Amino acid sequence: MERRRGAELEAALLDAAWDEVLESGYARLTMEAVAARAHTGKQVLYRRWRNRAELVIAAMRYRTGSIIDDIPDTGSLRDDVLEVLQRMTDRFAVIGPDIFHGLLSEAPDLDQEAFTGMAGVMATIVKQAAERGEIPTADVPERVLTAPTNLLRHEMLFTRDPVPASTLVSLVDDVFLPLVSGTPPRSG
Amino acid sequence: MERRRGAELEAALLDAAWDEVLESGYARLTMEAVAARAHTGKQVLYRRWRNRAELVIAAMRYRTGSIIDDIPDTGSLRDDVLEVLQRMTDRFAVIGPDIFHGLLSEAPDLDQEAFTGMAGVMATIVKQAAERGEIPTADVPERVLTAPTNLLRHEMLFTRDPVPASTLVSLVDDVFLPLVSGTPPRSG
DNA sequence: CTCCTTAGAGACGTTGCGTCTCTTACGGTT
DNA sequence: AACCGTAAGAGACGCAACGTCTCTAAGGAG
Repeated sequence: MERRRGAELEAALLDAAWDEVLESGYARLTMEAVAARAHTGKQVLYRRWRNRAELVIAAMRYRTGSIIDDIPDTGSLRDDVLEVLQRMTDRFAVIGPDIFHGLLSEAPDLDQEAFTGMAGVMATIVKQAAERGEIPTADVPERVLTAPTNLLRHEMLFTRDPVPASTLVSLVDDVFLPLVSGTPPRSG
Repeated sequence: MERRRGAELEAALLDAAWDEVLESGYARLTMEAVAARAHTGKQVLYRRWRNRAELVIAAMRYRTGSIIDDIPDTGSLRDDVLEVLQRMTDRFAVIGPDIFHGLLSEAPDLDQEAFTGMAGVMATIVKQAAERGEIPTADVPERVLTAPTNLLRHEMLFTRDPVPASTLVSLVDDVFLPLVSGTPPRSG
């Protein structure tokens, strides 16, 4: 019997975990099934990850990579933001709502990283736009900066259906652009 | 042995369920524990609710009531919105993050109601403000209308700590008011 | 007073967790 | 080339909680 080791084995485990997630969903995923699919024992899993949540998070990272790596620079603020939102949507389409929910309930600090990371991406995009003279200033409140991505994340969590492109457009045109372009009147 | 019936028994069951939720959290709540605390058998629970999620939702409704019943009317748009957000925050403080997460993962359509309900509340508040002449028009995009409550809900879901008052103020002053007061410049 | 619903109690089979144990393949060391 | 330690592959195990089922008897309806 060929016995797998190191990176090869690890990859097989993560592949098995992810396939299992896609097939059964997060809620119905069992460690037994993952082990069986990977043709190995449960101990091999528990030697690497302490529980279901950690395993699935690792599998997700392994399969889908990170969004915050490269920042769009199309020359248009509107298109840049739409691009970011589109990438989030695509990623979510792969992951699916129940996995999202399930992970959040068991591993609350997970998305903290991708969460705060998005603020940085948006800040860069806005800075680029300000340098092009597209908007008056890059000095935008954090709350405004994160509004589109946060609202999209909220949308993905609460509606079961895939988020349509029109929602992304609405987020940008009805909420984000009015807040950063021109000088939105302040109340206080 | 006194045997409880009808509303009295139901109330005892829901009380027991909620106390158990507060004590153990949603994830660690067991039907056995609820039954034991209510001094009854599991069958009495399963006769009324099909599973844990349904039971806890019922208990939550029973204990916390609804937010969308009465709509604030302080005479100031800013105060009205802050009041709504404050009520959401208070409610969440009672419920707690893990219950929120747990319920969402098992009963995804739950909050749909409170969710769409908030849009109506905000619409009324904005209409009141427009009639007072506080803002130019009550014709505000749905997306803008729901932005504050959705962003707050997002905040409650992703940060474990209680939401501070400053966040509510920021949501209103940095995002909502700029969008509804004056004529925010449109891009399309 | 009788009857019918259902409360209260707990046994039961099942599932999946996480731990433990055992054998044995493999890669590094001497 | 022989040896040895680590970890793979496999599965048994005890435990917890699920949801179902069964039984007895309380107490309201007639």
